[in-house]
Amino acid sequence: MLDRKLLRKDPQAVADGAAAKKEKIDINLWINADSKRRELMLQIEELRKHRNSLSKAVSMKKRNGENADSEMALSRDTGLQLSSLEKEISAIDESLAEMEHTFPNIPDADVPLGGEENNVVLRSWGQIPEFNFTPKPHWELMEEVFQPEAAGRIAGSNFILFRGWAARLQRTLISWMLNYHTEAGMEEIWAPFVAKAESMTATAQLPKMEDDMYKIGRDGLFLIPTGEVPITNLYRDQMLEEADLPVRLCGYTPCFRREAGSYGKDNRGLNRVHQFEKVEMVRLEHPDRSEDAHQELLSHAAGMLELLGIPYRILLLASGDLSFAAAKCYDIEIWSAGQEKWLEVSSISNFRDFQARRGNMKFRPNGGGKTQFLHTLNGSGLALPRLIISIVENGQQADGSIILPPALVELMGTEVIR
RNA sequence: GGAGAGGUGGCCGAGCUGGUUUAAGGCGUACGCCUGCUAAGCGUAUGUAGGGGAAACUCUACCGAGGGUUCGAAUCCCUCCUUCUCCGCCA
Repeated sequence: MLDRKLLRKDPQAVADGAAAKKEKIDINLWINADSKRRELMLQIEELRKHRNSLSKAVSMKKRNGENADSEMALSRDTGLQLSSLEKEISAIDESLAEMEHTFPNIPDADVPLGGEENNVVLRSWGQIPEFNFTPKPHWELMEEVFQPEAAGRIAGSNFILFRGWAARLQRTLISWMLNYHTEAGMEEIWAPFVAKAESMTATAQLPKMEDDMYKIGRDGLFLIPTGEVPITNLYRDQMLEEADLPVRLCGYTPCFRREAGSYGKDNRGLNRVHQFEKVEMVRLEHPDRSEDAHQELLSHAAGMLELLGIPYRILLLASGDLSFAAAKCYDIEIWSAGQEKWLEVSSISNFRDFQARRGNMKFRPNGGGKTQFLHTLNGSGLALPRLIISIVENGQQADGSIILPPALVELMGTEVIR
C-alpha cells in the first residue's frame, strides 16, 4: 500500500510507477473520492463535536435534576444527520481501500524501465560446464527417481514425486541451506503452510494473484505460494523497537502455485510445477538500511551457489518484470547444462514500506518519537527444483552418473550418484 | 464438535450497576534534578490515526471486528474473529 499523502501530493509519480509496471490504475477516481471523503469528514467532525457538547449538557442538567428535553431532542436530530453522513463516508472508505489495494508499489529510481528484455545482467560467476558428449536434460537423467506420472495419479498433472536419491537430495539441500542461513545469524522459522486472506493481503498476493493460488473454500484459507507469506506475517500488526532491527529470518516451506495459463510453456520436467519446495529469507529493516540489506541478501544467496560450484548470473529486473509489491528486485539464474538455458532460482526483493503498510508493521525509533513503518525484504534461498536440475545436469558424466558438489557429500553420504 | 472464561494504549492492568475516565495506576522509554562512579530516589513528559494552527495548543475517531439499543456505549444486546481452560474426537 502506498502512503495516502504521496497519492495526494504526487499522483503523477504513482500513475507513472503503475504504468512502468504495466498495471492499469485510475488515480483520478481515487483523488475525487479522497477529496469527497475529506469534505464529509469535516462535516462529520463538526456534528460530532456538537453532539458531544449536547451530551455533556444533558449529563450536567440531569445531575442537577433539571430538565434536558430540548438538548436531548437536538442531539437526536444531530445523530440522524450523522448517521446518514457516516453511511456515505463508509462507502467511500471502502472504495478507497479497494482502490489502494490495487495500486502497485513504485519502482525505485535505479530500476530500468521496460519489460523482461530490459533486464540487466549485472554480473555472473563460474564456468559454464563443457562436455565431450551431449548432455541430457534432468528428466532423462532422473528417470527412475523423478516420477511425474505417479504424482499425476496422486494429485494431478504438474505435481512431482521423488523417490530414492532424488528425495534425499531435496531433503539434504533444504537442510544444508537452512544451516547456511542460520550460521550467518538468521533465525529459522517453521510456519503454517496455509494462510488466511488477511495475511495474503498484507504481503500483497491478494487481490492480484488470487487466481494463481489454491484456495481451501470451506475454511477460506489459501495454500501459500511462497514462504514469504507466513514468515513476513509473523510480524503483522506488531510494534518493534528500533533496537530489534534488523530481524533476520529464514524458513523452509512448500510453495503452491496454480500457474494458471502457463501450460505448455517451459514446464517440462521440474521447470515449472504446482508444488515446489523452497527455503526463504525474510528481513525486516530500518528504512535507512534496507538498500544495504538488499545487497547483502543478494550476495548471501549467491554465496550458496559458489559453495555448490554452480554457475550463476544476477539480473536487475526491469520495471515491467517487477512483482506488484516490489520496489526493486534481483533475480539469480543458474545454468542448466542439459537444457542449455538459465533458470531463475531466486528473486530477491525490497518492498520498502509497501508490505509494512498493508500489514501494519512498525517500529519505535530510539529515543522515542513517532512510530514508523519498517521495510520488508525477502529472497529465495533457494528454490529447490531448479537447483536440483542444475546439480544433476551440470554434474552428469558420459555414463549417466552424477558427480555431486563436494559441499553435499557428507549429508548425501556419497560423492557420485549412479 | 460441546461447555466455560477472556480480548483495553509498546507491555501489564483498572474501569464493565451507561454520563466529571475525551481510559486510572504501574512497567518501559525520554529529558531534567540529586547522588564521588552501569544502582536507588525525585520531578516532568510519553498511545495511534486524521483535521485545524506559525506555535503553545485544539478538534475528531479508536477500548478484538462489525451491527444494534440510547439524547449519550470501553460499559447493555446480537453476529463474527481470536486466545485460554475443561470435555469429546483424531494423531
